[in-house]
Amino acid sequence: MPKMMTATASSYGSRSMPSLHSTVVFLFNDYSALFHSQPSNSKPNESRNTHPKQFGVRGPTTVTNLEHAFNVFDEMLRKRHLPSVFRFNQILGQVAKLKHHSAVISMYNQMGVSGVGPSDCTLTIVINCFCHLNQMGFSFSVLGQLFKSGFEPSVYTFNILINGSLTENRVAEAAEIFNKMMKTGNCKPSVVTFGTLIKGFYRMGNNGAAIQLLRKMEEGACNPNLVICNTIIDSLCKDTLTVDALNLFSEMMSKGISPNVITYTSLIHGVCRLGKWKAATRLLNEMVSRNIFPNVHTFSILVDTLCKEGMAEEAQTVVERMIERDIEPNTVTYNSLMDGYCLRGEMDKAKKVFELMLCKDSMTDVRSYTILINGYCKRKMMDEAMMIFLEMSRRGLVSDTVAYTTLIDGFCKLGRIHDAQKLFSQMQGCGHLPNGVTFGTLIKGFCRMGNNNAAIQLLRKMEEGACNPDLVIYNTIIDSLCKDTLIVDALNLFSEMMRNGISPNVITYTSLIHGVCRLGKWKEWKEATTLLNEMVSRNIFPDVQTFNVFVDTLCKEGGCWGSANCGRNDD
DNA sequence: ATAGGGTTAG
Repeated sequence: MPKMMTATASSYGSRSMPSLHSTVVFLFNDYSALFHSQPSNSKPNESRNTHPKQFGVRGPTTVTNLEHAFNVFDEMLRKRHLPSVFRFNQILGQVAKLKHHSAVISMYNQMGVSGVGPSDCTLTIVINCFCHLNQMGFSFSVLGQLFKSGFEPSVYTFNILINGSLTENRVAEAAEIFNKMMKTGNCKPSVVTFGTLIKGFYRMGNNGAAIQLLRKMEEGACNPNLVICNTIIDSLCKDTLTVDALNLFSEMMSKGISPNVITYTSLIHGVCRLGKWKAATRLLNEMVSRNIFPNVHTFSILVDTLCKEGMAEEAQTVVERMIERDIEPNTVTYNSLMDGYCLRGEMDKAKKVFELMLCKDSMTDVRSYTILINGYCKRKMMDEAMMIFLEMSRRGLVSDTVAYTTLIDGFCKLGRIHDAQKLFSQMQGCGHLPNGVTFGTLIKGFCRMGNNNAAIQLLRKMEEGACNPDLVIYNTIIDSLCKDTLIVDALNLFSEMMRNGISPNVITYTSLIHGVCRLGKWKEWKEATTLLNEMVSRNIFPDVQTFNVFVDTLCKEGGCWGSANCGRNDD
């Protein structure tokens, strides 16, 4: 291991959850002066409006929401002398920033009808919106229009297209654009281009390509900056390659790139995911000693970590300290806290947090409702869960696939498969496509009822749609078939799964081993050990549950270990 | 161009 510039990598290994909590609290006590010295949020729009205005040219209209934007837009179209395209671009750009991408498209279409010719900037905004709507086909046809109108795409345009292509796994197209940029002289890839490619590679799970690109940058193609490093560090952390992330962190500092709050927040999240509380504590202390202050993102991660460890009460004290120090907890922070109470089954406390959020204006979102619904479902309180579900639409929030799936799971676990099916069709009626998890949940519901045929029917229905069954789905059905001692069917599905390019994991093999062991004959016992050898040869290693199956079987069979009976008797 | 929260399997 290369020598570390910081203490972080050496402290990587110890666990002490309560100490993480006390450090967080300690930070508030000892560094309160530092927290107060943080600059308050500047308001660029206000300052812009105070600038002297040129005669006859109004400053850009700032739109606050979609309704406002449409009002301004319609008013512009009604004018006898249509405003210039630049004023339209300002509105479209802001609506795009508010993430109302389809609204931008419809505005663009209206501009066409009213005879407002688009500029290159208009077309780039539209391309970006189609990318966000996962409609790259349209993005590319707008690009064609841009060429036809005699415009040149800018680095922005190319970066947007690369990002969109990678999001849709259209790697070849992204590579083509990148190569075109490398060749043509006037539009060289920028550091943003590299950042986009690196992020795309990580999202596709291609860490090697991302690191390669970083090295290429270092060779002189383009200097990596803090954002590039943050992107890679965060991706490594999400991949639980936290040691690599910490090494890159040291490397980056030795090259004179100073970390910021995003760097530390990613690293803290990374070590927290692995339960390395002591490393998290060190990082927190280290960042503050460098005058880098934890913000609402950082604290939200700490709140979430405490909650996931069952320390919701302690998380609540962190939230209280945040408020005291003017770091306003937001929807994400409260959602984490609420989930923490739900996890402990303390629904009254969870509901209290929820009501607190309702008091503060528009603080709840679909996730808040889903968390509470999930809490009630896990406690088998379906009436309460349904009440929250209905209240969500009363408040004008549209429940999404996850919310529906959560309720479906609740009903399935209580054996109320008809209620689950009703929701399953209802969600589709509302235009929410079931995803893999939804199918998996309902499939598990049928399996639980012993209805393997219905489960397999749903599997086929998934395949007909664009929704490919994943490992979880196959594992669910394989396990269910094994429980019904339908080993041949289970093994057939197992081969089918591998033909579809999905590799088994320890759960798949444990289900199959359990299945053959249940038959309880010597021949099957041999088959079980064959499966065990097979999984190990694939580098899949048995865990506690796998061994439990073997131990259980040996104990029931007696004899296999001679006179020893593992201290357990069935009779 | 970079960081935080909700649903499925032995």
